[in-house]
Amino acid sequence: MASAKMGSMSRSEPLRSRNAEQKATDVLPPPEQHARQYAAVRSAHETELIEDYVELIGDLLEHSGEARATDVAARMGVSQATVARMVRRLNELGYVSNEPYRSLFLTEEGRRMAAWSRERHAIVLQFLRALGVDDATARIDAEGVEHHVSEKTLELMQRFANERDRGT
Amino acid sequence: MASAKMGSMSRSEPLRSRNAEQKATDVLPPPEQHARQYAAVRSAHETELIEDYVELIGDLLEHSGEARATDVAARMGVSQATVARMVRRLNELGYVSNEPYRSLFLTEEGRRMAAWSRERHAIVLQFLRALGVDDATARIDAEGVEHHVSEKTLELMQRFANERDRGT
DNA sequence: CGACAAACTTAGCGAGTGCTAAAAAATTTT
DNA sequence: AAAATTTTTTAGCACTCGCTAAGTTTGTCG
Ligand SMILES: [Mn+2]
Ligand SMILES: [Mn+2]
Ligand SMILES: [Mn+2]
Ligand SMILES: [Mn+2]
Repeated sequence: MASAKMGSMSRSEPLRSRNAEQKATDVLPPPEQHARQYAAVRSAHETELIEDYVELIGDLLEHSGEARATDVAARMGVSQATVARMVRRLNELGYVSNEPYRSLFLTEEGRRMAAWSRERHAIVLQFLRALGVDDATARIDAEGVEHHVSEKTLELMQRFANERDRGT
Repeated sequence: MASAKMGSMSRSEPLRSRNAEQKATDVLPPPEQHARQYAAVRSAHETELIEDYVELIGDLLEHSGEARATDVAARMGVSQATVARMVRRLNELGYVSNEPYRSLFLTEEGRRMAAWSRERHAIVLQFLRALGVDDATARIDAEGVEHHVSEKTLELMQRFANERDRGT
C-alpha cells in the first residue's frame, strides 16, 4: 500500500517511503481546520465539568442511594461552596432537581447524561487497561481523556478492549 | 499471563475470573483517590492552553520562519485581543520573548515546552490513526487528549503505533 | 428540649479566557 | 511622503470556577 491517494506525486517519490517518523507535523493543517480543532477542545471543556458532576451524582445515587453535597465536594476535591454554586447551575440547566438543604436528584435529562457519561468513561477506562496501563494511572487518564474522545474513536477503543479480552 | 503481579490474592479467586464486563464502576474509588483523579484533570487544564499556544508558536516559527500574533489568532480561532493578552502572560511566565508590535519568539524554556508538546501530540495522533481513526477525527481528538495522557500511557501508545506500522 | 455539630447557602474575592470597540504602531500602496 | 490598510495593544464587559468567611438550616445527642 504505502500511499493511499497519490496524485500529488507524479513520479519522484522521496524514497524514504512514508511513515518512518512522518513527523505528523511536517506540515500544518490549513488555518480554518486548525481553528476547528481548538474550537472542538474549547467546546468540550464547556461541558466537561458538568458531565463529571452529573456522572458523579448519578454514581452516588446508585451506590449509596443518596447524593449529598458534602459527598460530592469530598469526591470532587472542592469546597462545599463550589458545589453549591455548581448545583444551582445544574438545576438551572435542567440536569438536577433539588430542594434547598436537601440532597440531590437527577432529572430525566440528567439521568440520560449520567448514563452516557458513565458508559463512555467505562469504555475509555477498560481500553486503557487493555492497552496495558496500570489501574491507578488508567483511572486518572480516563477521567481527563473521556471528554475528548469522539464516538468514532470510542467505538474503536471498545472493539480493541473486547478483542484484547478474549483471544485475538 | 492473565495477571501480572499477584500477591493480593492468596487463594479464593472470585471465579467469574475477572473481566467479563467488570462494570468498571461497580464500586466507587475511595473519596480521596477519587478527588485526586479530578485534581489531576484540573491541573492538566491549567497548563493545557499554555501548551497549545507555545506549541503553535513553535510550529509557526519552524514552518513559516515567523510567528505573528495574527496567525496565532487565526489558527487558534480566537480574537487578536485574546492572543495579545495570552502572549503577555506567556511572556511573564518565561515562555515567550517579544518586543511590542513585533512578532513572537520562544525562550529556551518555551522551546523545550514546544518540543515536548509537539512530540506528545504527534504520538497521540499517530496512535489514533493506528487505532483506525480517520485523519480529521484523529486530529480533533488528539488536540484534546494529548493533555490528559500520562507518560506511561504515552509510552504504550507509541509502542502500539509502531507495532501496527510494521508487521505485528 | 436545648445545645452542638454538621451540612448547606450566600456574599464577595481572584484568576483565567472569551468578546467588542477604540486607539496606537507598523506596513503597504499610491 | 501621504494615505490607506493591517497589525497590535489596551480597556472594559461577561462568564466560569476555584477559594474563604459568615450566616441558616438541619440533624443528633445528652
Ligand atoms: Mn468522568
Ligand atoms: Mn480536558
Ligand atoms: Mn497540541
Ligand atoms: Mn492540545
